[in-house]
Amino acid sequence: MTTENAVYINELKDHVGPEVTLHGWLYNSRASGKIQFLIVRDGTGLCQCIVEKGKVPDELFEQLKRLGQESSLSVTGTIRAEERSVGGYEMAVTNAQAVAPAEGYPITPKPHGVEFLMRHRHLHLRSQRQWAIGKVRHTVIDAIRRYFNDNGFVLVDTPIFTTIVGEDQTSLFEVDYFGRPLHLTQTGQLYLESAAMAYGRVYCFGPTFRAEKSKTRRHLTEFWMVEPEVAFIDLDGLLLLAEGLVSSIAQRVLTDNRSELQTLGADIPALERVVPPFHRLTYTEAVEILKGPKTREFLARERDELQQQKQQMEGRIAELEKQQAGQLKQWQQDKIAAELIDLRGELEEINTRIENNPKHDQLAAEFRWGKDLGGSDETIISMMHDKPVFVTHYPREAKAFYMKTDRQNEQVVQNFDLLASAGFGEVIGGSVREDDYDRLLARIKAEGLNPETYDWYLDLRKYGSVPHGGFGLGVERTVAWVIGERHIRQCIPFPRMMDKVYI
RNA sequence: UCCCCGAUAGCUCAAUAGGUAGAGCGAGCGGCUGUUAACCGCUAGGUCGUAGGUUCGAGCCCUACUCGGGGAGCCA
Repeated sequence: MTTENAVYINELKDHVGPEVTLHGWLYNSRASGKIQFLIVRDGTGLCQCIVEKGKVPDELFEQLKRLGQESSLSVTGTIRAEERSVGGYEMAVTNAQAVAPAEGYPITPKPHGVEFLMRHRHLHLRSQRQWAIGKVRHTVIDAIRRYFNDNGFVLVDTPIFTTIVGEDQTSLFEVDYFGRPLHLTQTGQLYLESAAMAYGRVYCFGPTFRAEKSKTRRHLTEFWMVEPEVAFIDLDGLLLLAEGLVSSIAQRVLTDNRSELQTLGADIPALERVVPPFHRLTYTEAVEILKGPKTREFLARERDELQQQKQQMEGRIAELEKQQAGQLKQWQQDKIAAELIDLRGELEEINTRIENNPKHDQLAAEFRWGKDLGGSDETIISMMHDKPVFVTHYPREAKAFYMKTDRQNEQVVQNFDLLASAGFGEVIGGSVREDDYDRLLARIKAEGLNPETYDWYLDLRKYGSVPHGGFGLGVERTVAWVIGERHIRQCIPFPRMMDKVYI
């Protein structure tokens, strides 16, 4: 192998002309008698490499023809612009060397099932879609760090083994820490509050663990969360910070990952709309909407649209089944069969949504003030808006002990959730923190928590307490929303779900 | 915890009324000078998830279990 004249595929436009070498893996190949098309991937992109008989030794030509998918190889040749090729450039090969031939690579360029791909996650990361998601995830994380670093925030790493309960006691992962029971962090927030009193503006970024019995497309037991915490800030200030963060993420992805967004079929115009100001609703207003005529109309319209789609799809399926019965060439039969499988899958999903629609309607209509918003309620609210929506001032009973009671209305706390658009639901939860010693102590006791464990946390209210607050943004949910991926498990390289850990 | 669906070749799926298992992809071989999930021909590849039951006969019907997917609830 030579690293001389080595180039990466994403910089081919700067290397048109002279002989260069690509190091990568064989993504796919097509061969005919005298010409071969090798699609090579090198981690930065795909490049079609043309091997013509007579322009390379016959022996090499034959060897390349037999090279299996995902064989590692180095190819040398000259780059030229070519519209017909992936990425707009291609290589005319003059020499090549197999680094390590691969045989029988399990993931073919054809459809596979979820379980199969999950069990082969270590290989699945190489495929186009997963690769593109990983690139977007990288940008999202970089945009987050950039935003805070550029705005005077100090990174503070909070512990993963913790003694405190930040969210819900029932969702703790307990670990045996040399005989002492500790648990994995659910949030760095309480530690971060103490750091905010040292630095003013801080953030932490790390994995978070929640043992919730939630088997849904929106939940992971291990996920990544960024949490800023700011001294001397009120609820309005937090909303500005959150919309600044989220819109800067959206804009960065738009500039850095346009081709990935296209590969993934993301809704780019929707992403372009993600600019401040976002919509703002109070919890009470949200409940009114859910119980009111707007929601009834919205759900009825959705029901009609779904019924229409269902009819169209059933019509198409019937048509294809009729065609299938006729005299057709084998490849036509196959094409029809493949389309049928697709359509049946989509139809099943539409049927589920039709089935859920009245349930969601009932849940929303019967919603009583005081409950937390359910998944379907969040979906309805976010579907009714064309960009993210803040919902503020939730009932105190439904929320965590550390949230600051609103002094104008003691029934609610000064908190907010940010609901992403298009039904993706909550991506941020945050609040102003209770800064009054007595009130905080009372809430800790009311929740049945042990005040001794929170001694140090209460200290923060003893020694120079200030109004402060922060929020947590879930990385995977943000990525899922940005790219329009329905299942969160695709947005982390090695997902951990409630009932499933593959590799 | 509950509800629904599924399990057939390495992968994705077929199998009409219960009558002895098929296709495509992948693999192997051959053909083709511009292919785009290429195409064409040939070959190999199966204890139909497991256990039991009904039947002359079970991939198909019944029961239990295991595993997977989707949804509900609960929650970020």
